[in-house]
Amino acid sequence: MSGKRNLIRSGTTVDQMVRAIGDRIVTGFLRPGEKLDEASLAARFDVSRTPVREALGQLSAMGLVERRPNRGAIVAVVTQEHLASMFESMAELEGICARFCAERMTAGERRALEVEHQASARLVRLGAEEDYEYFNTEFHTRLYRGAHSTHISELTVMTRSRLAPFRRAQFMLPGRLAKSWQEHDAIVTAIMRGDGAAAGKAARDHVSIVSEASAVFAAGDPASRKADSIGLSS
Amino acid sequence: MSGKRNLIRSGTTVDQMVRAIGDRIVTGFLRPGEKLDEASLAARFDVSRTPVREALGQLSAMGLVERRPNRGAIVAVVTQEHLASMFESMAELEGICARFCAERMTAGERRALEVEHQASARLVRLGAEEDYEYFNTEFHTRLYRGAHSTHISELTVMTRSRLAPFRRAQFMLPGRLAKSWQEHDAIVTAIMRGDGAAAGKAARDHVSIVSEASAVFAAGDPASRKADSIGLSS
DNA sequence: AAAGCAAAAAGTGCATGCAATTGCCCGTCA
DNA sequence: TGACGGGCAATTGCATGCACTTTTTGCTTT
Repeated sequence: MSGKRNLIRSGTTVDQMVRAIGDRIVTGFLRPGEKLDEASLAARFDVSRTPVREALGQLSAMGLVERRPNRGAIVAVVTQEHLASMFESMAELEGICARFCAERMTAGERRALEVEHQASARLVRLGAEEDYEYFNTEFHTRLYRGAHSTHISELTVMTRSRLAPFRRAQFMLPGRLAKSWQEHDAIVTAIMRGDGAAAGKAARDHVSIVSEASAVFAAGDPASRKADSIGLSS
Repeated sequence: MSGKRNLIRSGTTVDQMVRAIGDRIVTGFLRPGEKLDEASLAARFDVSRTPVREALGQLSAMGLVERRPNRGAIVAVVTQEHLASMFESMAELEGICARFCAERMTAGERRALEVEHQASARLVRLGAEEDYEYFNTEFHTRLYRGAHSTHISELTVMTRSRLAPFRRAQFMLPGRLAKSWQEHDAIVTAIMRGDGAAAGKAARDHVSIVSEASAVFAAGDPASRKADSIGLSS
């Protein structure tokens, strides 16, 4: 082939492709419904079609892309109904994580959670959306890990990535930052008290609110919006 | 290549391979830790290595197999800790499904559940383990579907398959059939009453008991038990 | 002008081949 | 005897090629 790949190879080529394509989906660069052409992707990342195919297969197993036999792959497009079901699941999963956190987090984990959470108040005052978004991810990851249940964490993280494309605009709603912080506060407080039930409920409510915000967004931005192929082509 | 595949092709070859290999793992024909050699599998199913590789990739994404770069794939071997975590998740997931069932099942679904459940009492009296096992699967599937939440169903089904290899011997314990039926009865009764909380608890308890039985089994049958390669070789 | 059809173009699915990596065997040396 | 290492066999990882399916295009027919 033409040029060798001299990128930093973290894992195998396939793994890189899974991450590369997965990222573009999760970050919204590739939009639901968009066609994923094997040859274009292969050219775009300078590999042959084989690893691209394998990556698409794995992403399909993860639910991020949809494969239609002999008809190519597209970024998974979910119905409103399925979307609602995913948010619902997410609420339950986060609820479970929060409950487990309240019951199981070590003293160190509790302290770290609290400290980070308090520190983030500053970001809210500053209205630093970008930074808050980063913190927000950290916060939730902390909850998943704090549950001390690898499988629940896996399920939650997976569901979270599948929802990511639809959750993009949530922080663009006015006052969302402060609201989010307060919801986090309720979760943290309950966890610090060791009150599993309350922590669970707070986490479920938190997701539900995000869900509603996203539903509005998703409704106004139907996936049917045809985006063109993945760049490069030009 | 030598002979063409004249099996009934449900989907693509890769899909078949995923099912074929996945089944063998789930049913325990391939045991945790067992090596999955690409060439052997390809020969065994009379396909080239490519679809086998893709299938292994997808199974890996599903968590059923473990892939070590350049070092082949093995049937996923889980630590006792991870196993416990999966059963714990399973209990929570089934609990959620049962709760949703209590709240959302249609009249028809409730009736069907009840009828089937009552019919299965006969299998218990007869001690028909095989048939009861089949019914048992049906019963749980009914719960997953009755939750009317596609995503929760997906997560639950997926977790269930990952646990399947470790749950096989549960019905060999004496008196297990009757016990299982009673547990099912508690779930059904709560669902019929529309009592979500009770249904959830009953389902969680049901899984927990299975979990304990399986843990005993798994402990006495460590995954380290080396099984030889997948037949064919002879 | 619209509908139908045929042939070409595009794109997917799988097989095969070759390079690269790993594991193993055996000889060498301390 | 045991540790080290060089070469060989086995196996994985990826690229390429060809067959087959779907889609598109452009012609024909009414």
